[in-house]
Amino acid sequence: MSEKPLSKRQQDILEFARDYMNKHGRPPTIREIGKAVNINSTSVVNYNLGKLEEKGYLDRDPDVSRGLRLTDKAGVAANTLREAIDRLIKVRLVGDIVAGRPVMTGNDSFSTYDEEDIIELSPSMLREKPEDLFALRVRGDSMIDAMVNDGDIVIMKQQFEARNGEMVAVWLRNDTTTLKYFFNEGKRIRLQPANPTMDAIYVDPAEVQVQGRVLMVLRQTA
Amino acid sequence: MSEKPLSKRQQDILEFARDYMNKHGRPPTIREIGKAVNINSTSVVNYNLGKLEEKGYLDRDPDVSRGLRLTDKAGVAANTLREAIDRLIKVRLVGDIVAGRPVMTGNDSFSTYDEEDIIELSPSMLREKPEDLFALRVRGDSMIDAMVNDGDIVIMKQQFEARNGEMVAVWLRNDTTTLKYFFNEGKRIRLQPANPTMDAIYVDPAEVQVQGRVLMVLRQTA
DNA sequence: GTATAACACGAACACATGTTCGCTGTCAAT
DNA sequence: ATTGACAGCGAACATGTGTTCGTGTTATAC
Repeated sequence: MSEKPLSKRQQDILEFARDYMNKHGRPPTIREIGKAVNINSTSVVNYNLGKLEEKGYLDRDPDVSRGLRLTDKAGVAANTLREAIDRLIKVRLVGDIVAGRPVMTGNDSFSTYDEEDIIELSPSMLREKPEDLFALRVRGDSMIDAMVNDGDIVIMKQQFEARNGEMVAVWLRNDTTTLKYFFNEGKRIRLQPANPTMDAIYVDPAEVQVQGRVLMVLRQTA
Repeated sequence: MSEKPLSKRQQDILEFARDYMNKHGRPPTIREIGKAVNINSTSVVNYNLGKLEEKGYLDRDPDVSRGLRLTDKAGVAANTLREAIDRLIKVRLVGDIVAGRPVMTGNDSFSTYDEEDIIELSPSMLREKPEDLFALRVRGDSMIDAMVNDGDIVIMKQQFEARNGEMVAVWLRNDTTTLKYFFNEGKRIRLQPANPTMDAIYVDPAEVQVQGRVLMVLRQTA
C-alpha cells in the first residue's frame, strides 16, 4: 500500500467528481473537471485521473465518455446512503399516520384507491416494482406498542391483503390506523401488538382495511 | 395528466436505463440504448426519450453526452435506497451487539482501540467524515427497553464521549453493552432507558465507556 | 553541473454522441 | 381518397470527449 498523499489538485478533482455525481447523476467529463479545478489542459486532468486510479480512488472505463466511477475509498458509500434516505423521505413521504385518523395522502397512492382495485397482486410483481414503496412518518406514540416511536419513519409496500404474521398498517372502521401483526382466524381477524405485554384485539373482517405491509422502520436520533 | 400507457419500447428503455445506471454508475448513451432495445436508428431512441421526458419519466440535458436522468416516477429512489442500505450493511456491519458481551469487531474500529486514543474529536470532524459511520446488528431482546428489537440494525457514529441527552452505546464494566440516553450528572452518570416505565441506572464515570452515538435504527420486517 | 521523475501545458487527432432532416408506413378520423 | 398524428428508418452533420504527443517546468538525487 503506497501511502502517497493526494495532491491538492487530486483532492479537488475527487471532491468535484463526488459533488458533480450527486448533483447530476452522471460522472463529469475531463473538460468539466478541468474547468472546475482550474486546469486548462485536458491531458493534465487525464494524467491526474490516472494517478487517482493507481491509488485506488476511482475506476475508469477506457474510451468511454464519462467513464469514471468513484470507489468506496473515495468515501461514497455512507454518503449515498444518507442521501438516498433523505431523498426517499423527501419524495415519497406521502403522509403522516396519526392515531384517530386514516392515512391521508396527497395524490397518487391511496386517494385514487377504489374498491374495484382489490385484485390479487402477484408476489413477483411486488418484488419487481419498487414504485409501490412509500413512507409514512409516525406521529404521536400510539404505535408504541409496535415498538415504533413518535417521529419514526415506516417504509411500506402498498398492498391490500395480508398474510398471517405480516406486520401491516390497517385502517379500522373506528377511524384508527395502527401497525399490528395480522392473523386471519376465519370469522375474525386478530391484530397482535408487537409488545407481548399488550393484548390482541379482534375485529370483523369487514371492518379491517389493510393498507400496506411494513418493510422497514427507520428512526433517526441525530 | 395524460395517462397514455408506455409502449413496450419505452418500458424497455426505462428498464435498461435503470439497470445500466445501477451497473455502471452512469447513464447510457443513445446508441447503447438502441443496441440493447434493438433499435437501429439513434433518432428513434431519441424520439422515445423525448416521449418519456414528456411523460415525466426522465429529465434530459440537451447537448450533453449521457445527459439523461431518471425521475422518481421511473422508480429509482426506492431502488437506490435499498441498494445503499444493502451496501452499507455489507460493507460496514462491523459486528454484533449482544447483551453480556462487549462489542466485538473484526478489524478496524474498536479492536485497534486504545486508551491512549481517547482524544477529543471535534464535532466538525464528525460531521465531515462519513467513514466514522458503522452498523451493528442487535442480538437478543436486551435492548427492548430502548425500543430496539432483536435483529434491528443500529447505525452509529464512532465517538468516545457523549453529550447529555444523546442516545449512545455504552460498555459497562460488568461486561454489558446497552443503548441508553446519556446524562452526565457530575459525580455519576445516569443512563436512561428509552422506555419511560423503566428506571434509570446510575454508574460511576470510570465504569462507563461510550462507544458511539446512535444515529439511526433500522428494522427490516420483510 | 546533469539526470531523472513527476507534473503540467496546449494542440491535434479520432471517434463517440446528440441532433436534425427527409422519407416511409400505419392507422384512425374526415 | 385525403388528411394528420404517430412511429420508425437511415444518413449526414456538428459538437462533445477521450487520447496522444511534443514540449516545458520543477524538484530531487547524483
